[in-house]
Amino acid sequence: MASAKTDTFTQEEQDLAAIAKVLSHPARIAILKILAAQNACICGEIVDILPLAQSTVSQHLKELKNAGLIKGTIDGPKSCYCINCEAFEKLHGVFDSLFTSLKTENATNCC
Amino acid sequence: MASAKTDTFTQEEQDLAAIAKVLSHPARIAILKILAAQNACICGEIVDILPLAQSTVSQHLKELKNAGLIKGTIDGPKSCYCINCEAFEKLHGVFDSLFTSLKTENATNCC
DNA sequence: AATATTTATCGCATTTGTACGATTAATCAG
DNA sequence: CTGATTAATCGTACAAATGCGATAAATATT
Repeated sequence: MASAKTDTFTQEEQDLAAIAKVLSHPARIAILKILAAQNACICGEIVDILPLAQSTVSQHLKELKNAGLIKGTIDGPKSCYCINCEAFEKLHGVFDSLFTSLKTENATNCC
Repeated sequence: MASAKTDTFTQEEQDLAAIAKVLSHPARIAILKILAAQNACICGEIVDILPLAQSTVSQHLKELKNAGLIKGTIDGPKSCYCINCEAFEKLHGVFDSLFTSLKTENATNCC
């Protein structure tokens, strides 16, 4: 075998893909926008807005929280979620450098 | 029914999610990086680098092309792909404004 | 023309994601 | 304490994504 095949993908590639996966569903984008638009945190209000069952919304919230994109606190019988600003500041930088490196125009670009 | 449930998600939410989905696999991130790193376009060379079968790589390339992220031309029996710079310039802006709007710090952020 | 090379596509198996109803657990109101 | 509200979890059904070998189509080489 003289090939240069990698055994796996790099950690950076896996991390980027994992974050993109979290953002790859309209419901999760919508939830993030709702949270960002509200000054205060919301909870079951999201269920009232989105065309999804309560259990499904709860599942999406869990994924967003697991990815660190939102924070959640328990407020009595209710759950309160909000945007994790620090996470998005970091993310912003990560995606910025990804796109910057990808869009570098080469004179030898063949297509 | 007094609820404000939306019937569907907005076009913007769907578009963003669709782009994120294309970026949500390590192999596709890796392919984009390979294409960006090479001055000239490549083709089956990608198969030699990645730990995936030829048919699988071809499938990922197809998705990237369908999404408009890469361009492809036929060069004899070989296929030649390269980054679509204009697409990434546009994407860069889209994600930039998404992250900017999401990370806006609110004083009333509760978590 | 015959053979080799390259890549796209097909068919299939397996895994992962999505959605929902039902249930559970926790808190609140009376 | 009882019943109502809220949200997480469980189980299940279905859809979509992933990966691969086999095959087909196109071009190059001899």
